[in-house]
Amino acid sequence: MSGQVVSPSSAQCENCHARRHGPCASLPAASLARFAEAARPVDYPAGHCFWDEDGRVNFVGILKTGYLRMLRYTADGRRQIMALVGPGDIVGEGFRPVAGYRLEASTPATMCRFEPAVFERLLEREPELRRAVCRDYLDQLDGLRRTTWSLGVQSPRERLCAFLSLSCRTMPFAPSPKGGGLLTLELPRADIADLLGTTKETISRLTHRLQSSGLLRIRDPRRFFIPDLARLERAGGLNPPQTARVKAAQPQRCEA
Amino acid sequence: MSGQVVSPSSAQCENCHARRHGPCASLPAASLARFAEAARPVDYPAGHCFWDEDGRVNFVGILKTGYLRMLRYTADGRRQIMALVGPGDIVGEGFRPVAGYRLEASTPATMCRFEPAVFERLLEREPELRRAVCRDYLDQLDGLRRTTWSLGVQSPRERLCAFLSLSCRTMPFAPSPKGGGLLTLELPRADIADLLGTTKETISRLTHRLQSSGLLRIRDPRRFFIPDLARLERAGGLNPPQTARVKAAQPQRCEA
DNA sequence: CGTATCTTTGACCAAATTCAAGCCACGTGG
DNA sequence: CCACGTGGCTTGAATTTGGTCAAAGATACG
Repeated sequence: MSGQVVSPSSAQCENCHARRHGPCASLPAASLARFAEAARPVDYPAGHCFWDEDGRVNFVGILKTGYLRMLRYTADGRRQIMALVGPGDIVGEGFRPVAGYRLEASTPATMCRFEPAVFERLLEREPELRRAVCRDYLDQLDGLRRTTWSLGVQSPRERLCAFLSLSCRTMPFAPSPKGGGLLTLELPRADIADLLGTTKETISRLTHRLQSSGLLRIRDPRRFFIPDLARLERAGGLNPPQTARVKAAQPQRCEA
Repeated sequence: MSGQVVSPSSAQCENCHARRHGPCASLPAASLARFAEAARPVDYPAGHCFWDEDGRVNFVGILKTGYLRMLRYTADGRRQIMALVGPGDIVGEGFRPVAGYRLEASTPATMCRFEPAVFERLLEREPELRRAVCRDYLDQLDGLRRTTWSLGVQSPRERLCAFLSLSCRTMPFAPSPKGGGLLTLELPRADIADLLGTTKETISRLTHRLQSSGLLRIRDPRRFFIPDLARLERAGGLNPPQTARVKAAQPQRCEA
């Protein structure tokens, strides 16, 4: 097995990135201590493959740092990243074999890793953990619905704006005193492209076009200064303004 | 409230479409009886809206017949159908408010409907039902991952082929004695288009092109004869052949 | 028989992909 | 220290695809 054990110690949870959301954020202190006790921290290099299309998953983990990509290839080698996994997220489908996708490290990553039997035992004892796992499913559903919608109806430009806006919440973002902030994109262009269902050339052209329309300033290839986050969100079709919808058959009033 | 009550009676589960999968398929007989007892069958017309983007869901149900669309609009009225709900599927997010999408009847539909309190009580008492609900989440995840992938990397032609192949399992399909079968698509063209992230014009052109390449024969706008299902699946990028992938950085071997 | 709805077809256009080449930062080794 | 190769990003030109718009068939329904 690749990926080397860093330290078998217990709770260095204090300033772990994973504390910001997910199980590590919602577990009460005592549970968290027991949880950390069972965790084995492990390092992985960028590009590390956790499992492939027909792989069995033999562990559960909480990602501490870095980003993983959940992806799938077509027969002729095109690939689509279906979701990113970030710090605090649960890794491992939990309780059934993985269906048709692979999981790889997009950046160097570190993870608190659990043997499946251990994790299952924890699940039985910690109701709060059970709830966190269930919430995780629902969060994944929400995320995938958003992605599906985005890929289906949005232009690459809108998708990129939406992605960047959301990244300001999930990736390193240093707010600047006079509004806006500096976003550090940890993913390579190719991954952004495959996540947004387009090509790296288009991503490159689009970022430069966004720069000329003043939506961002390119500091260097992986750092963008965002002067006005709300404007970027609007360009990404998020926070839809309260204006009525038009076109096609007007959607009916709902029953509720 | 629109949607009229049909009959307050209990178990007419015998030849209900919903028995084929989902909770109604997996519940043991005794549980199913109690389940049916609590259900209130209701009819809905095509186009009925169950909830909109910021709606609270005040019921849970099992769809008996028909198809529902889970969709979301952009500010300027383009819409994307993120998933279809078919017979046997659970309707209603269950335990938290719905986030940013609406649910409408794509065709006339009938549903076994439960008051949320009643359903919750059943959940406590029937472990099998709990498991079914959890399985439902994971099935939805799998479905959305497939859709995401499809929208991201496949051409409209591939998406249509994949959709048609899958429809042969989920929609009325009369197998013919000498292979193949007759598929009845219950959705209007516009819904197919919005599900596949394209336009009804493209769907129309594609079906006719698929006809000339012999992948299907158009009986009438909503009935296609599929002479060779396996070939259609291949055209849809499903059942990927075991050929190696090419192009770009070869994916690495996984750790398992 | 006329209207409304859904589907099909055609012509045109804009946008994004592809292919190809250039640029830049980085690390290696002479 | 500099030449060289590599990988990631950018830029340009040609091509193709699929969307838009407009109009014509079809079908169901009153």
